[in-house]
Amino acid sequence: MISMRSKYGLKALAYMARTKGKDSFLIADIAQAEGIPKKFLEAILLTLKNNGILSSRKGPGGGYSLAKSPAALTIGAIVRSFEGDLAPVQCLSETQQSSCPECLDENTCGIKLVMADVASAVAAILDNVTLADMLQKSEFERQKRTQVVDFAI
Amino acid sequence: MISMRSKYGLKALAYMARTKGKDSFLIADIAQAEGIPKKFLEAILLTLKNNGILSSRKGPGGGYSLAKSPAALTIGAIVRSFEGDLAPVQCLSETQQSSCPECLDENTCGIKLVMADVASAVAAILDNVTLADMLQKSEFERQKRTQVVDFAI
DNA sequence: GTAGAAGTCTACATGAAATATAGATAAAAA
DNA sequence: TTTTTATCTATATTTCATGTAGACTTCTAC
Repeated sequence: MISMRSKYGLKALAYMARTKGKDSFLIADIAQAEGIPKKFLEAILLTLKNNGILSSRKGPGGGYSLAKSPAALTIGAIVRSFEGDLAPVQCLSETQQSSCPECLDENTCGIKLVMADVASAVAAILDNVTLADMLQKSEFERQKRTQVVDFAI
Repeated sequence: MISMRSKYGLKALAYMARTKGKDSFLIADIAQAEGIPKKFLEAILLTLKNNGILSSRKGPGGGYSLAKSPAALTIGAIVRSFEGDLAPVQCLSETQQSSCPECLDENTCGIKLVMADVASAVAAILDNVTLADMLQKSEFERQKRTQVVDFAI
């Protein structure tokens, strides 16, 4: 299960990417629009900034902006900002060279061998889907549903 | 990240499957062999029994046995016993019809659409790898490493 | 039929992590 | 220099994973 942080982060970014005609956003506005606790969102946006996904300006007229275009932001990079890793077990961490504390022989650990396949499958998906792709999927789904309703009426 | 429960469960099952010439195992022996806290392992094996993966007999000469052959036990079924689900978000649960508490419009939620792909990729792997496969991967790796050492000497 | 071996159940302890909240501080613009 | 906005530090709360203790039940062998 991914954390609320990741979900809130994705929601905030999706909101920013989808709102045309604005490039700077106030924490309070995003929080309100997406139903995210404001103080919690503060910390989340800060994390995204520290990971190079958002940029910010203080003072009047300031706020947060996307550091790159939605088509250049992968879901993998966003989720990693919060989860630290996509690895299903510690010994497969992408960022630290660490082994699972309980493992007796990491070299031949069957769990690790199986989970390595899972890890690369997950990474292959999340690193090849961008924020723009996610919005497009969502929009496509919305269109499909509106049409169904139209026909029904 | 998968839980310690899942890892300990997999380790215990792997131990039972790999130990030839025995079909009934004492909790204490498994705990000792795999370095798992005994009382914790009790609860874990009980979960596996309740999920039809192990069977047990009480009394002298009793113990736990695999309910099916290792080739008939998928890693997916084992992990699900502990995690309840393989879903990366609540709204994709395989077992409950539930939505994510924070979701404003689940029908067009981009996160859900992307994570659905992740969920099926993970399930495709774990439901097609058996306990026997896992042992075989492990053994193959062990052989490979022993050979390397032999050559080095 | 009873003694002891083994699994089963209930309850709780503990610690860490996720999820927030409060309030002070710093920077920028007008 | 006042207002607006992000940023930082600290802390509260809750939940969950991990693990322990001890009583209880069931079974087998003798």
